[in-house]
Amino acid sequence: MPYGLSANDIDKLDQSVSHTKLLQKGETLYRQGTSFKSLYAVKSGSVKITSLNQEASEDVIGIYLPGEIIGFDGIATGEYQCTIHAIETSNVCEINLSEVQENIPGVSQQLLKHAGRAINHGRYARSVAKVSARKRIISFLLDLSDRYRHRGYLATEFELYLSRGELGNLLNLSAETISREIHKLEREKLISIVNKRRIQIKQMDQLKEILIAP
Amino acid sequence: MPYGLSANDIDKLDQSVSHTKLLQKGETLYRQGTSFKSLYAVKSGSVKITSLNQEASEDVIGIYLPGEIIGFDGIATGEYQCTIHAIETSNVCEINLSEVQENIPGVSQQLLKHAGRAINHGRYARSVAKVSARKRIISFLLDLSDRYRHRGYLATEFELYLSRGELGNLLNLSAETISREIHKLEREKLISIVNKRRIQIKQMDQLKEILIAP
DNA sequence: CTGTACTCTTGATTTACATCATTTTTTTTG
DNA sequence: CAAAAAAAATGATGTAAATCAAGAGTACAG
Repeated sequence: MPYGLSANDIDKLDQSVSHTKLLQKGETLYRQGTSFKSLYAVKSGSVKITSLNQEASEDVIGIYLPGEIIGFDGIATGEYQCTIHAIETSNVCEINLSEVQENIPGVSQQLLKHAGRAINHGRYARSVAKVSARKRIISFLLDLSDRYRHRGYLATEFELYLSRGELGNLLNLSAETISREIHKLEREKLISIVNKRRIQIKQMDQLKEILIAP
Repeated sequence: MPYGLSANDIDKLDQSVSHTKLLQKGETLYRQGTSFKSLYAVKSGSVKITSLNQEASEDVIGIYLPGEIIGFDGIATGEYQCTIHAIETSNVCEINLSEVQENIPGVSQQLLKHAGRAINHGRYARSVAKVSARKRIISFLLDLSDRYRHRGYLATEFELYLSRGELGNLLNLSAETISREIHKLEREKLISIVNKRRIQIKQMDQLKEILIAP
């Protein structure tokens, strides 16, 4: 749980590199897609964090309370991945990361970036929970493929390493459903399976289309 | 998605404050509950990240590939919240955070801690997706209550700010299910509702018990 | 105020997936 | 290489929550 900074911590931030902003109910702190500028600590009030899903409707990600820090969603890519609205009159305290970063060695900048990525991936994992079993499995496979590709590995064939049961646990589905859906994908010639645990992506584009289709 | 460090980045880490560890398939890098020691970058192979849920069975959180960094789960509390197993022979590169931290000003240490918390909260949010509508709602209410309490606010009465629809979106439930379940909790005198959007927790202990019950 | 539009509630029906039950296949091991 | 154990496949059945539908309360705009 994202608990808080102590009042003391916030004071320290205040002294260092920040200033305060007043938000009226309904006002926006930052919007998804705009370029990353700062982290913010909520000083008073509450804000709502939302994200446009690909059907272009808003998913509610959560609400943040005083002492909690928002903005990590923008660190990894340099663009905010979410939108922040005040749901009551609120004060936020700006943490200008670029100023902070001047005093941070490169390694820990990288770490913060990674933390930001992990946070975004968590949001993604949650959004996957909203869709059908079929889409969840495809999502998982394409996510893996993408990560392999990004590292210079083969994106179209890879080891699963997980049993049907573990995969089900990961995707909140039963082992039976995983088995059935994977076989269905194979019958449809969208993927093929080698030795139960090895996946070949046969129709990457079609798989992607299934994900964006209603 | 938790993408990777570039090979270059890993080299930099190597030079600074790290050394490499070889893990055979099935070996454990760290266990849930043990005290935080380092972050690790996966250099080769793949590892599985799992977490014991309160029924004491293992939830699979995900797998990590080369270039990705693990261990953020231990930063916030000082205790790892997950367990890492190698699922094939793997090399990991230790990032001794305490050494890195000597060069980091206090503010950014705090930020990293917050990032760690956000990551853990994401895991928690995902685990909530596995339980019944009733438990999901109770979980949400108790999480909010806890966060208010932690900040010195009243833990037993607070504003929801979200509509039934938004709450449903947040918890992956329909607005109708939210309405029904909240009313049921009120009829059972576990909570009471003021003006639709304001919650009073009446039976904190009983609510907690419902969460741990099968 | 008074019409218009959300939000919430409540009931009836449907459905996607879980669960249960077997069988088949694969892996492990003595 | 058998025997035992674990994992996977597959069919039958059950169910929690979604969806559909309709009415009641509440907000708010002209």
